[in-house]
Amino acid sequence: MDDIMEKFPNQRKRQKDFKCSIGFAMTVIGSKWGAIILWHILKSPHIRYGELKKSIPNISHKILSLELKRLEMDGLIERIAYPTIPPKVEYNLTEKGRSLDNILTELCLWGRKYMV
Amino acid sequence: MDDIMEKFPNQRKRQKDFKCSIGFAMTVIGSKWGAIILWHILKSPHIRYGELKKSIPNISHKILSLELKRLEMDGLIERIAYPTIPPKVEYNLTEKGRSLDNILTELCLWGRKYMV
DNA sequence: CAGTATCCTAAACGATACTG
DNA sequence: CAGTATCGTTTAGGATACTG
Repeated sequence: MDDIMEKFPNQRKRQKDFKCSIGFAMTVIGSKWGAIILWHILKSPHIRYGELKKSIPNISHKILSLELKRLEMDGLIERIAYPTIPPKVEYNLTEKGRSLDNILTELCLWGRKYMV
Repeated sequence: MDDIMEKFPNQRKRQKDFKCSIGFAMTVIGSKWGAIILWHILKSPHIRYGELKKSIPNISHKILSLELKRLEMDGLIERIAYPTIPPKVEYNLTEKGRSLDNILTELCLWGRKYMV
């Protein structure tokens, strides 16, 4: 398997280049779907892949997979796979991921306030 | 002049499409440079274009201009132009922009904590 | 069910030159 | 000084088919 990080070349570069800590933070949660995915896992611990997909309208299969893998590599979520047939996979936030709770909540409130 | 929003086609689509308020919020501050620019203006009110450019390493001329224009259209910053020669332009956060203070500060702290 | 692999588009980003 | 305009590159994102 290719290294997942090769799928996000700029994201990696950005993490190295940014002296600014805000810039760094945005490389982690600032993708189109990143924050939304984290939010859903935060609100529904042990959520399964399929439910996650259903709860996020319009996200594509590929992007959800890639982002989940990236978020796992970034240490924000953990993936629990049960070796059953058919497979069952759950996602949870790690400590590092949960530390974004406040920020995500405020982002949500801010968005709700100013969304047209 | 072209409509500035044509330069950010997806950004606009995203604002309309997203039911999710976090998704909406990210379209506003989730670009590569958006949050950083807001942060610098927040920390240095009345900052001039040139100083802003100098204080953000690696940002290109074009992107800084475009983002400033977009942020102005989004109602987050205000632009004050003095009709002198040579011209002098200052940027400030609006009320709406300042309402992001907490989020930006927390993003900064989070990034500093977890940046390698 | 929970993914990969492949192919593709569009959008963000950037270097550089020019302007009032 | 503070921008535009024009060009080009890179990258994120997506449709679809296939797999253990």
